Amino acid sequence: MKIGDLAKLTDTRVETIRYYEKEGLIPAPSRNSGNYRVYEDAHLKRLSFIRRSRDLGFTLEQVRTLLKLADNRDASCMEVDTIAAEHIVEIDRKISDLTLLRDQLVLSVDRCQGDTIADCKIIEALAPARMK
Amino acid sequence: MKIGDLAKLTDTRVETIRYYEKEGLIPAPSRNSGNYRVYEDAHLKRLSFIRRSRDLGFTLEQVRTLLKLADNRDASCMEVDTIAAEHIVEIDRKISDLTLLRDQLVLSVDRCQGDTIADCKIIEALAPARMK
DNA sequence: TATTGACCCTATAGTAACTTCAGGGTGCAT
DNA sequence: ATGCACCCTGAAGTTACTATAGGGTCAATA
Ligand SMILES: [Zn+2]
Ligand SMILES: [Zn+2]
Ligand SMILES: [Zn+2]
Ligand SMILES: [Zn+2]
Repeated sequence: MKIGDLAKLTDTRVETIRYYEKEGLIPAPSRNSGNYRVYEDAHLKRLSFIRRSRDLGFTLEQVRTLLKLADNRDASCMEVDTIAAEHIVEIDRKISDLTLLRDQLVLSVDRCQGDTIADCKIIEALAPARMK
Repeated sequence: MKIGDLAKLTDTRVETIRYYEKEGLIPAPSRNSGNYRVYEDAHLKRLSFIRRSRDLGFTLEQVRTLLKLADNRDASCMEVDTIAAEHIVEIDRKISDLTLLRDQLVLSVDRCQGDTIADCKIIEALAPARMK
């Protein structure tokens, strides 16, 4: 498998794969005669794991930890469970933050009549309300 | 007003204010004899606008645009309204993305019995499901 | 008066997770 | 032999700041 094939299979950009290699997240694959990277199935599995974790919002640092833990088949999964649980809390906070500011924006958009800047409720919502 | 005062009033770090100045978002203020920045009320207003916009999730580029538009008191606010409306759509998408992955995480955390890595449902949820 | 401490200055580098760019090879088909 | 898709490396750019190094200013205090 060449890097472009792996990229397609995992929906990842070629540059990102090289970046993961440089970061030590994926082992350096062997090379063919033309110095092209040649990947095996294990690389595909590992990259898939990384991408799925990233899609779920884990940081690369967390992915690094998860990969290490995942390699230890007989160990307890307690630490994994903790990381996931904490991450859910984090996501919940993000969602409620976003919901709050969404509501504030909707409020001002609804109040605007499409008049001039001087009367725009959106601009008003951005102006000096915050000085504490 | 010195930079520290402005920082406190707007809940902004001093370094951030200098950064905004370098980025051209805030006009360079005059200096006192000791080369300290001296701010006027107009600076406070402008910085408040910027911070409020950032709090609402607009990018600095959008803030730049909003500032320009806001200066034109007699112009129509149509463009402002459009930017805000688009931003709401963006936030909505972010919220639903986060909700989706939150649900996926909760599902796998719920299914995990705290056993070994080999049987962990969370690890399972991260493994090769994605290869398309 | 000398010194302390809080505050200010500039310039540069670091952060996360990539993406882009410059400048070049490889491999296959026409 | 030449075009084209694909590959290579190394360095710099991206966003919105934050941190660090190395140094001035100023008002109060010992
Ligand atoms: Zn997290
Ligand atoms: Zn309006
Ligand atoms: Zn937006
Ligand atoms: Zn588990």
